Amino acid sequence: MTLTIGQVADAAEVNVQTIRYYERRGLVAAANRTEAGYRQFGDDAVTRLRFIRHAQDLGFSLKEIKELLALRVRNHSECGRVEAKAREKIELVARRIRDLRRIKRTLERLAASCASRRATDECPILEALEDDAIRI
Amino acid sequence: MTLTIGQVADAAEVNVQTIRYYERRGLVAAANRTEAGYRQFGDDAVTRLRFIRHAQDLGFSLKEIKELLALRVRNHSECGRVEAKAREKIELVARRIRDLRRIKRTLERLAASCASRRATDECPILEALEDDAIRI
DNA sequence: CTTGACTCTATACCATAGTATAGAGTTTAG
DNA sequence: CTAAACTCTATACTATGGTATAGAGTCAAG
Repeated sequence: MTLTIGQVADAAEVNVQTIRYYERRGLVAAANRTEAGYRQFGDDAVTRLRFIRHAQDLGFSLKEIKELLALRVRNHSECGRVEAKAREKIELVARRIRDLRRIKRTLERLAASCASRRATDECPILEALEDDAIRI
Repeated sequence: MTLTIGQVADAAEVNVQTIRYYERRGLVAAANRTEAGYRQFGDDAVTRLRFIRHAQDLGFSLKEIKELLALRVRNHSECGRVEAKAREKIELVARRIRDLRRIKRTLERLAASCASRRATDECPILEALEDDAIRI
């Protein structure tokens, strides 16, 4: 029960070119070929594509996903190292959340400064952005 | 009191090529030239580069920064529209924070599932990522 | 048995925000 | 006056994650 690249693409809801691209990047195993050179996939290819999408949704890059997959192949899943990568990503996400919160506060402060401006003043947001004292 | 591109780059701590790139993209006014074709900048160029950096730090793309700058030029700062753009960005940042929090929770759940795994089990993180039921 | 749909490779292209390089000309310090 | 440092334009290249296209070959349905 083999699938063509188009059938896999439909099942996983990705582009045909994207599958070839993933194959080139080593995220999807190079499929067997028919005599005419057509790729022949199994169901596992669809599972793999789903894995990639879910990992992307969690903030992993294709490079990182490749590393995660390598941990599975080597030694029947080195779970501890997978967990470590997950925890690294958690730290990164936490940092990014903190950064965005600071950014949000600064933007709110700037937006509020517009309200207290007199009609003849320059735009306080634009003024503030020019100044190194802005400290985001 | 004119500055060469190199002096502006040093003062604003950006690359010389970056200034030329911004000029091409219309973020920095095309400078006057000497007879030999060298750009001549004023202090305002340094201020402008600082503006760009601060706005980038707040999450504005170069395209958006160009729009902000256009609001200044036209009609001596259309402050209301600047404020509107700031509030749009605040909304975007807030959404992004919510997304990242969901991602963080999912990652934490996955990492925790490693702790409760028995030695013979497959890595629960890798298993979960294959499953559409993951719901990030 | 032809036509349309599909697949193949290779290459180019999109956005984003730059950086690097080549090859030529200019300016400045010793 | 020469050599180093700087500037000029134009083009290519980086990373990221794909998408689009050209030109050729293959497969399936009517």
